Amino acid sequence: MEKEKTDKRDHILDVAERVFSEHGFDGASTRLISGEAGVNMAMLNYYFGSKEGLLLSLFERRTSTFHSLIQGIGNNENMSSWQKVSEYVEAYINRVFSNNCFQKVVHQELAVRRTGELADKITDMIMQNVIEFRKILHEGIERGEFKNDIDTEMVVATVFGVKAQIVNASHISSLMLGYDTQDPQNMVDKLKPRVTEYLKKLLKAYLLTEHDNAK
Amino acid sequence: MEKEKTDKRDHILDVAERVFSEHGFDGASTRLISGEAGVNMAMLNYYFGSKEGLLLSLFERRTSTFHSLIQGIGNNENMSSWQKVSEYVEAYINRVFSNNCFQKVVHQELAVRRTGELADKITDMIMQNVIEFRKILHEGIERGEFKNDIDTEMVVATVFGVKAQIVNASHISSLMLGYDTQDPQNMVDKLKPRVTEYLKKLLKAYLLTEHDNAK
DNA sequence: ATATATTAATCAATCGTTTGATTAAATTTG
DNA sequence: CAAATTTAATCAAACGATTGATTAATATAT
Repeated sequence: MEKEKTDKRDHILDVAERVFSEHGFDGASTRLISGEAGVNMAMLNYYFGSKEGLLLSLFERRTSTFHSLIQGIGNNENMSSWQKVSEYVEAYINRVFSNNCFQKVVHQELAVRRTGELADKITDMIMQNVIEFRKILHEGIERGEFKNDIDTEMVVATVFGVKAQIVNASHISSLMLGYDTQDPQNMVDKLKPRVTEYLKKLLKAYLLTEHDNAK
Repeated sequence: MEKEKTDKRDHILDVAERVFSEHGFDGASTRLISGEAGVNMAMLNYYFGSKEGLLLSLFERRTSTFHSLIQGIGNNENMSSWQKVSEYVEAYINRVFSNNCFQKVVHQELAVRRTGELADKITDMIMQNVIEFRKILHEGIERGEFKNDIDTEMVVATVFGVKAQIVNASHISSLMLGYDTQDPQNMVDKLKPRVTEYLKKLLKAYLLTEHDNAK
């Protein structure tokens, strides 16, 4: 009967992640979270100290196994800059689709004015991603592989923005695309490959020099 | 001394728009809103019935003078499809930058699961925009002006997404771009022209056929 | 038996909303 | 026009409900 060896603490984090993503931090009460998780309300404070502590723990769990993922791509010596961009997009979309509840929470926290430890943590997390991606783009310019008048910051914003529009505003994207973009089956079979392919084509058209592009 | 002829009701809406955009709907208390607006708390319910009614009134004010703006571009007979896209981007970015507080509120409401009249209103508002833009893109494909393998829905998501990433996640964009993207001066002088120019170049590279592109 | 985990009950604070009274403005009446 | 009456606007105070958090007691496990 030991169906799960996952800690109860982890179970709470899973549920909290989903509830936060659906109602937002302020909209999700501790009673709702504990109720959905099937645990006593006091357990939240027992494990995480406070509601904000719960949100903080939620972030720490995800960010712990994240850095090395992207880091490796940029430092690879045997790849062209375009290959790096392509790999980066692939890895980024992969990560987004593998835990989209967490992505929604991040997205919501970015949209409101917050201060404190958590806000700094989120900022750091995003900015490391930004810097790493931008480095690849600058390298591509120096190598002459990319056009030299590209707006690197905007390119970064494009990848993040398209992802946010599709994954985070799921109600709209479902109507736009004609199927439930929240359904896990659709996400893997239809949405994920479509977004990945589109982003690659889009960036290829914008980034590459005419010479490379015509090949 | 008649500095403002704006109704007090309108003043409350202005303040509420800002406070909602900063704290989110659930995070903004009626006490905070009424306090910032310098009016008694009961005035909110007197004018708008409820907190949700306030949010609703806020949306109705903005959507009333919105439809005709975009509508005219798509139906213009004397413009090429690319000109239409270009004009659309210009008009869209213009609108976004002219009332970015409202845009933030919309953005936040899209990110949480809500039901009821307001949710439907927001969905309608966005989808009308989506449909109108998509129509232009399809027309461009039929005319042979655009590539025939472009992903029209993703193109729409790109324009919306880039805007959201820059305007709504202002904390990140400020760090990325190196200046305060909330400062009205910067918005008009730097941010707005930069986003507009970038989106045009990006879409031009992706949409146009090689023939048109090489001109 | 000691430490850890879990519970029901309760806390003060804050939430959105309502109330009843008061003032200002507009309308009706004489 | 002036007095009387109605309507609209505004306020301080309080409402019940819900919030996040804490307690003290109990159960479980080592």
